[in-house]
Formats: sequence, C-alpha cells, structure tokens
Amino acid sequence: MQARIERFVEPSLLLLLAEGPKHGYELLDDLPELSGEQRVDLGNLYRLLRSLEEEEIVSSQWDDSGDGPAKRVYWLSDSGRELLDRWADGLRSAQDGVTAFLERNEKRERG
Amino acid sequence: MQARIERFVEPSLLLLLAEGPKHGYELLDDLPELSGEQRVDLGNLYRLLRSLEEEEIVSSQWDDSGDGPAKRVYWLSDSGRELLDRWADGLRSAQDGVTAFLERNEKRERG
DNA sequence: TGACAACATATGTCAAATACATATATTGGT
DNA sequence: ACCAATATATGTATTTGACATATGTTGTCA
Repeated sequence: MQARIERFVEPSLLLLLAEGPKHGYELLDDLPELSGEQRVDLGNLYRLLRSLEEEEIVSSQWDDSGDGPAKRVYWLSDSGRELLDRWADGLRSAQDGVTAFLERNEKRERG
Repeated sequence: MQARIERFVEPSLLLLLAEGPKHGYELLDDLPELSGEQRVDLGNLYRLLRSLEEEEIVSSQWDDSGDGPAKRVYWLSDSGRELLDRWADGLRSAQDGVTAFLERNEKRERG
C-alpha cells in the first residue's frame, strides 16, 4: 500500500520547468525528490513531455551545444503556467479532503 | 484537471467500516462526502468489497432481517484495521509531499 | 393484482494511468 | 576498439477507474 496523488508527475514537471528550462533526462533526475516517488518511469516521462507539447503546455528545442548527446530542452508556455496554477488549486483541495479523512480517523481512534 | 488520491475509496471504505458494520449500498451513500469524489462507481465498489473479503480485510454475512431485499453486511477484520492504519500513514506522507510541492511553488511565485 | 419505483448486489467492457521492457544514437574515457 | 553514461524513444502489460447493463426483492399505490 502506498498513497499516491494521481498523475503527480505532471504538476511536478510543470513546477520544475517553471523554475527554468530543462531537458528530459534532467527532469528525470530532479523529479523523484520533488514528487516523492521513488523513481519516475522514463518512457512515460518522455511521452508526457511530447503530449504536453502537443497541447502547447510546453515548448522545446534541440540543444546541440554543451557536451554529451544532443538534448531536447523544454520550457513552460503561458498556458503551462496557468495549468500549474490549476494543479496547485486542485492539490490544495485534495489536501483538505485528506485532512478531513485523517481527522475523522483520529476522532474514531479516540472515541 | 482534478487532483485525486489514487484508490482513495479503499481507505474511505475502511474508515466507514471501522466506525461500524455496513452493507454496500449504505457505503455507496456515505462514501461521496468522505472521499470528496462526486460519485463512487457502484460496480467497482462491490468488486472492491469482494476482493477485500478474499484478502480477509473485511468479512461479511447476509442479513435478511429489516425490510427491503437482503443485504450483505460487511465489517472490518483485525488486519483491516491494520491496513487502515497503514493508509493513514501513507496519506500523511502524501500530504507532506504535497505541502512541500505547494511551498516550493509559492516560493517560486514570490521569488 | 399487477405495474412500477426503490433497494441491493453483480457482471461486462472500455479507456486512462502506470509499470516494465527494450531499442537506438551519441559522447567520453581507457 | 570497446564500454559506460547520457539522452530520447517506442512497445506492451497491468492496474485503476468510468460507463453500461443485468438480475432479483420488496414496498406502494392505482
């Protein structure tokens, strides 16, 4: 058993990109500490990035400077920032639900 | 977009049963306010109840007293109570993760 | 009395989300 | 020349959740 927020990698990734442009592999490194998940599936991460680009939540461009293989660097669009806001709202209300649950459970334990 | 806890109906149902024995249809009425979900799918609820019974998390017995059709009344086993405890722990740490996320996001907004 | 609504449990099926596996290419080091 | 690390990508299975429908019982009221 492990309580998880559905699709929590999406807002996590949006937040990381809101902090500055990054490429996929970099996100893969930074996501676990932020999302709490032990590891994020890399295949699904790349798919998510491309689907967000289709929806114009993020944009990207190949970057062949720097060393190592070329990277596709992503950044957040305006509607990406709006989506991040909506996620934050949604997460706040999810928290309220969980708080209510936990309080009711503690009440029961005491009662 | 709507932030949800994965499988939140399970702990919700365990909590309701921890408060006292209930049958499925009754749970279906009580779940929405607790779980925050607008409506809980009744087909999945009954399947969940039977799978929890297979795992000996809950037990049940037909109750033909009272009026209306017979009801299968469920109650929580000891390991069901333990599972509820584990869910509560898991939900607390999920909350911590969300809190960290929201704080980091607010920091970014200010910064 | 017989039709209909409400109660109650159950199964079938599809889509979305997640997990697990593998493919492919480039670069740097030894 | 080879191997490990970096980087992106696709294939597929499993799990979770959503939507639909089936089946039987009881109460009521026309």
